[in-house]
Amino acid sequence: MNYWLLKSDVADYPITQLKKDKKTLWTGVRNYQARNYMTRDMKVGDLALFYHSGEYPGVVGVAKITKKAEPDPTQFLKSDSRFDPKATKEKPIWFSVEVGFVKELKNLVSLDVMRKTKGLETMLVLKRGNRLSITPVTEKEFSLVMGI
DNA sequence: GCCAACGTTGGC
DNA sequence: GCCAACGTTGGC
Repeated sequence: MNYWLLKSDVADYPITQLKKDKKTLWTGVRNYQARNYMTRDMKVGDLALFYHSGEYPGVVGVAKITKKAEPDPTQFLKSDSRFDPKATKEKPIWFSVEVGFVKELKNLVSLDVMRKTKGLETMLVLKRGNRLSITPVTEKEFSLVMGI
C-alpha cells in the first residue's frame, strides 16, 4: 500500500466539500508526473494526506483512493477550463482516480509546523519550489503527520 | 500583489 | 535539440 499527498486549492475544492461529496473524481491534473503517479502507482485502498494550498496551507484530512485511474472527462469539454484540444476519446492524455473521504483532522497541520517537525524534512511538498499537486509520501511521514 | 520556481511552447 | 518567452502555481 502506498501513501500520497493530494494538493487542492482551498478555494477550489476544500476537504469540507469532499466530506459532503463522500467521493469525487480527481480531475484537472495537467502535469505528466502527477498523471503518471495516478496511472502507474496509485492503487485502490491507498491513503492520502489531503492538503490545502492557498490560505492556511497544510494538511487538513485523509482521503483514500477508491477507484483506479480513468480518462479525465474535463479534457474533452470545450467549455471546461481544463479542456485539452490534443486529447481524443480514443487517445486520452489525462486521467483521474476516484478519491473518497476518510476523515477531517480536528486541527490543521500547518505547512509551518510540518517544516519544523523532525522527520518530515524529506517530504516533497516541503521542498523549495515544489508545485506538484500529487506527491508520494512514506508510511513514516504519513504517520508522523497523523501524530501531530 | 509580488515573485521564485518550473513546466510547456514554439522559433530557429 | 536548444533555449527564450510565457503561463501557472503557490507561499508570503
